[in-house]
Amino acid sequence: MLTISILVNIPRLSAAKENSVSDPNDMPGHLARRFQQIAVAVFLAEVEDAGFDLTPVQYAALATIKANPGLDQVTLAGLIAYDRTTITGVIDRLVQKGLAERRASSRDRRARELEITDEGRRTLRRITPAVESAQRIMLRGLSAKEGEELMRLLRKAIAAGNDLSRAPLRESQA
Amino acid sequence: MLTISILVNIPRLSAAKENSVSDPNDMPGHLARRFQQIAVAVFLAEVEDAGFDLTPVQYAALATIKANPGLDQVTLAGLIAYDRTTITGVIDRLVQKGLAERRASSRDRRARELEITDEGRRTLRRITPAVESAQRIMLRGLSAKEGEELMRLLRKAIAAGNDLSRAPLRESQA
DNA sequence: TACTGATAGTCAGCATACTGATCAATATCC
DNA sequence: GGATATTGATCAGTATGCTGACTATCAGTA
Repeated sequence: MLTISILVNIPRLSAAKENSVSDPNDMPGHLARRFQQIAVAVFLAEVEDAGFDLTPVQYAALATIKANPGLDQVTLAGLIAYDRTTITGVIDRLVQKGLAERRASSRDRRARELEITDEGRRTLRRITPAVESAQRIMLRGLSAKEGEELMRLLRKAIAAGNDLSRAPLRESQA
Repeated sequence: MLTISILVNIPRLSAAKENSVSDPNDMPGHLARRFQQIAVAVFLAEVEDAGFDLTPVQYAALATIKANPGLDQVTLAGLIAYDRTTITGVIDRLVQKGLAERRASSRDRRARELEITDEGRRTLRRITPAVESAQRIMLRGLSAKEGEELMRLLRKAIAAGNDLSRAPLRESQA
């Protein structure tokens, strides 16, 4: 008896799906955010399980510094498509953790040359399995072929939209 | 003549691509971040061009409040897969802009019931073309079929990884 | 009814990310 | 050579997002 009135008062929370012309939850933008949210969580969990404390950006920056010793911050930002103002803080933390060094450039006194330290190299080497495991986990709902196709489509969409964000990818000029 | 020595001194910035076993720039996690970065930039640009000041989260929250009047913050967070601590700030700003209201719940004194205001409703209605335009733009590099396939794969990967982030999607219980 | 556990919301703290500004140094142009 | 523009780095300010903790409240139970 009481049960009836209670049931009647429950708001119909699924109304969005039926009423809205376009469900915000099914828009490309929302799917992009959600997938990235999961990707970051998986990355951090795998890396922490391996005994390290490194964020996705920090990993990308460190790997890029190792591959391009002595590069400056703007170039680094372009190579991994981050805003240069974000990179400032990321490098701060890599330096503070002893994984990278920031030196004044002799050629351009405005610029800082970035180097990876021995500990940074060691960290990078030992963290790789966790990073690769994370990539597998975030695609675990897809077959190998579907995973490849997802990556192909993302690459294509990203290439077409590269200049739409403040921090586009800048290919190296070598 | 001078040209020769200059060319020789240019660092080989593309070394990453050839040396690394796995290019960080081509990992699923990086592609996810990059696509989302573009999606957010496009959303904000389109919305601003239309004369509004609303972020993607704010839009999603407002649309969900409109579709589910009187819902509480935890339920809202679950419906759009955001952490409840993030939602606190988002609602703060929606309230401050006069687009939503936060009322004490009569049934549960811990909870806040959320309502959209008339101005919120008006904003939502007038902003819709910009939001939809943004979704098209972020997929502009893909054919219609490819866009559909990308969304299908994202949905599938997200469904499989739903519980891997702190803020999983919680379907309504209606 | 008192105890225990769970839940709604908030907060402090941290790390992305962005906009827009500033400063120092370099490039460019007349 | 000197004015002008550009560039590398940083900073202030704002908004996501997260972790972990805390308070107030509610729910279930002994």
